[in-house]
Amino acid sequence: MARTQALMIQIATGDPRPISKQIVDAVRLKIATAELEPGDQLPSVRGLAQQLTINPNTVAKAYAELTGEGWLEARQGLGLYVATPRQRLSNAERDRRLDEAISAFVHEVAALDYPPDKALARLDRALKVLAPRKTA
Amino acid sequence: MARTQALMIQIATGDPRPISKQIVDAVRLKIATAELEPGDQLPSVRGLAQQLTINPNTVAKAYAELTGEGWLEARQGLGLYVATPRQRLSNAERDRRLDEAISAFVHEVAALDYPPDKALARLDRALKVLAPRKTA
DNA sequence: GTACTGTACTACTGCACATAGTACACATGA
DNA sequence: TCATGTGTACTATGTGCAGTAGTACAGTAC
Repeated sequence: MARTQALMIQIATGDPRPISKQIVDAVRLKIATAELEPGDQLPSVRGLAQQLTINPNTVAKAYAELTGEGWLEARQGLGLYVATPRQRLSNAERDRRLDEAISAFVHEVAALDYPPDKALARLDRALKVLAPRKTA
Repeated sequence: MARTQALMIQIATGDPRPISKQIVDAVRLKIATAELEPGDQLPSVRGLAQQLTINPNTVAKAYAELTGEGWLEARQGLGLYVATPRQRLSNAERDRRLDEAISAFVHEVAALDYPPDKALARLDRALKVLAPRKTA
């Protein structure tokens, strides 16, 4: 269902992540959860910047990263649209980055001295929001 | 088994994490995996700095964080030792930080478009290195 | 005393991030 | 044609953090 999205994004000042990364994560998650679908149009660079009261350059940077990764595609003079799914990274690169994410999570669980089985159970539930995507 | 540890730590220049955080993570993980046990002595600030060819201040900063979190205890003029396990954070704080870690992991899995069930399986195996600790 | 330990400062450099402002090419519609 | 809105590119500036460098002080052991 191609349509223009209001794209409700929350920017948290307390969030340790850079603003641009917060936007990137939010958009990617909305695509992964099928809240945004291929063909949907995103808010303009200047529009989203005004909505979030941040600098347009920051939004442009986030959009550029998403475009480079293949999540969005730009149509000059028109706007940005959610791209059709495709394989963006090699399997080796995906495995390597997942290893990093796993390592970071294990470190955090160790730091918190959190029971591993309980942490795993909570993560299991959290992963359920991700909708299966068919990759072209 | 209280003993002095050589503490083989690898500092990766390509690692996006700050050096001090790499040290903190490494020491915490060694304690979590029981490679370091309560009473074990750690290398001196200057000694480890020389071994890793980094600034002593960076090591001191890492040690200070570990001491503040309760993983180590300092004995003035003597050195730093692995502390006996104790509850360091409130349950609410632990839950909050685990939520953050879970959120970060879910974001990464979504970014990689990685099959959630496979990611969970790999994480399950990775968590097995953590030894159960009795918290005082 | 000497030689270790941890700890506490200040100063400086480099880098990432966000902001600010400007400019250009393209598409649309009046 | 012209105005408007779109993405994109570029330079400049300020801020905060990480890391380095150097110095100093207090406690412990021999």
